Amino acid sequence: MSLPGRPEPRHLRGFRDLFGAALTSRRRMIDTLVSVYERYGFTALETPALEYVDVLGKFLPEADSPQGGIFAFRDENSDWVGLRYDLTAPLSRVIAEYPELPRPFRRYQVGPVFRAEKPGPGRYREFHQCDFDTVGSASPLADAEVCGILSDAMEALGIPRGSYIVRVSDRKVLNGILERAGVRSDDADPNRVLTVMRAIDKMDRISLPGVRDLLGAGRVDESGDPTRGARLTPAQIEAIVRYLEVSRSDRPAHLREIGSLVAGSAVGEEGVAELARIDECLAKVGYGVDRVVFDPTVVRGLAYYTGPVFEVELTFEVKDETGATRRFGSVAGGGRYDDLVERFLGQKLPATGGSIGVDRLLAALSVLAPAPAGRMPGSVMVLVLHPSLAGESFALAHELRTAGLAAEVFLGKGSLRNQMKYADDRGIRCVVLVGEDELKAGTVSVKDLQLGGELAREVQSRETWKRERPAQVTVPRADLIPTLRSMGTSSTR
RNA sequence: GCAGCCGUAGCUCAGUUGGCUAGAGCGCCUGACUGUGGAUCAGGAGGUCGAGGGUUCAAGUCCCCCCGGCUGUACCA
Repeated sequence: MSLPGRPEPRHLRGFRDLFGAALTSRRRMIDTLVSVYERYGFTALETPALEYVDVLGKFLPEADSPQGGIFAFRDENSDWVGLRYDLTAPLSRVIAEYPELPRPFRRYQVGPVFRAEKPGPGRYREFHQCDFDTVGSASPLADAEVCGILSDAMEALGIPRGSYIVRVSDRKVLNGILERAGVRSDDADPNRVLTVMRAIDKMDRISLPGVRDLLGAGRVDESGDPTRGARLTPAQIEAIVRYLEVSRSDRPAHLREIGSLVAGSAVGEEGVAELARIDECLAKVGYGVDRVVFDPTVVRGLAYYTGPVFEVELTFEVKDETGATRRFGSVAGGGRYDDLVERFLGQKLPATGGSIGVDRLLAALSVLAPAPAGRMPGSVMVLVLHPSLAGESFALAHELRTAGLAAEVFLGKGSLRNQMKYADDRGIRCVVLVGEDELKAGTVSVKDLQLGGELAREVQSRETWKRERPAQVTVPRADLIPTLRSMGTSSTR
C-alpha cells in the first residue's frame, strides 16, 4: 500500500497504538492500584525493560539461544539480551544485586512486559502489569496480605463485592494429594505431575468430565486436536477428583476436608497449615468468602510457585458482539515463590506477591461501566474568526489557562464552520468566539458544544438552526470565565 | 505449534455459471450557507480487488504458494 522505496506505515502484530482516552483511563487505574499498594507500605521500583536473557532465566538447559516466548537479540558484545516477560524476574535480579536492601523488601512496580506469543482477544504482546511483592518473608501473614490487597484493589477500582472473587489454593496441598495417591513422574512419563496440574488448571474451560479425560487417556477437542492424558489409574483419578470437589463455600470446612485428604503426607499437612493461618488472618479482619475463597482448581503458572497461589476472577458475565455470553475470567494472580532468587544467591529466599493485568482488567471494566460518551470535561477552544484577530484569541486562551481552565487556541486553518467541526470532532466542551462584533462591543460569544449537540436534535430547518444559535450566549468579556464555569468546564481534562 | 474460516475504497460489505472503464452505505473533501459543529441537497476525491506465480482469448472470480487476519486448541515463565 505504499509507494516503491517508501516504508509502509504499519505496526507489529500484537502491539498497539493507544490514544487519549484509553491512556487516560489506564493511568487512572494505575493510580488507583498504586494508592492501594502504598497504603500497605510498598515502595516504588523501576527497572529496565531490557535484561540479559540468563537473568530472565530463559535459557534452555543445553541450548545457547533463548527459549521461545521472549523477544531477544544479541547486543554489541554478542550477549543475548531480551525484553522482560514479567516483573518478577527483574525483581529477583534486584534482590540479588543489592544485598544491602532491607529485608523483607516490599516493592510495587508498574510497567510494560513483552511476550512473543500468539495474540488473542484482549491478549497483546506488550501489556502492562502492576505487581507487588514481599521478598524475604516466609510468614503466612504476607500471603494473607496478598489476598487482602487483591481484594482491596478490585473494590478500589469500583468492582462491587460479588462481582469478583479471590481464589486461593496451595501447591503443597496438591503435592500432598498427589503423594498420597501415588502420582509421580517417572521414566514412563517424566512430565506426569506437570500434565496433572495442567489438567486441573483447565477446570474452568472443560469442566470436570474433561479434566477426568485429561487425567486418564486424554481427550480430543471439537477441532479434532488430541491432547495426551496423564494416564493415571482410576483410583488415582478418583483421589484427585475428590480433592477438586471439596467444598468451597466455607473456608474452615474446606480446611477440614482437605486436611483429611492429605493426612499422613508431611508436605500436604504443611500446606493445610499455611492455608489455615491465611484463613485465620483474613477472618480476623473480616474478609469472608464473599471476597476470598479456597478453591483447589487454582494451579497457576505451573512452574515456580511453591506454596499458596492466588487468582482473581471477575464473576460477572457479558454479552459480546455476537450476543454470546462470555466471562472475563482471571484478571490478576500471584503466589509464593520461595526458590526464585535461589539461582542468583544459591540459597532460598521466601517471597510472595501478586500481579494485576492492567490492560485485561481495563477491557473488562469498560464493559461493566462503559465510558460515558461525553466530551472531555472542561475543555475550551478559542476560535479564530479572522487572521488579524489571531493574537486576540491567543491572548484569550492564555487568560483562561491562567484562570485554571484547559484552553487552547485554534491552530489550524479553515472557515469558522471548519473550526466548529474540528472542535466538535475533538470532543471540546466549549468554544469561545471573538470576532469584530464582539471586539467592538467588548463582549465574547461562548457556545456549549455538548448542549448544542443535544438541542440540535430538535431543530429541523436550517433557518431556525442559524437564527437561534442554540446553547450560545454573548456576554461581557469580564463575564467570560464565570460563564464557562457555569457551563460545566472545570480545571482538569 | 496444529486445525478450520477469511483477505475487494479510511470503515462495513456487494460483486451472478470467469466477460466492457470494479459498486453501495457510512466516513472524508467542496459548495448551497458572506461569522457557527447537527439536518437536507448537489458535486468530488479515494481501489495495480493482500503479494507472487499459473490456467485462459479473458481472472476480483479457478489452481498453487507465500503473507496477513479471525476462531478453536496446545503452550504460557
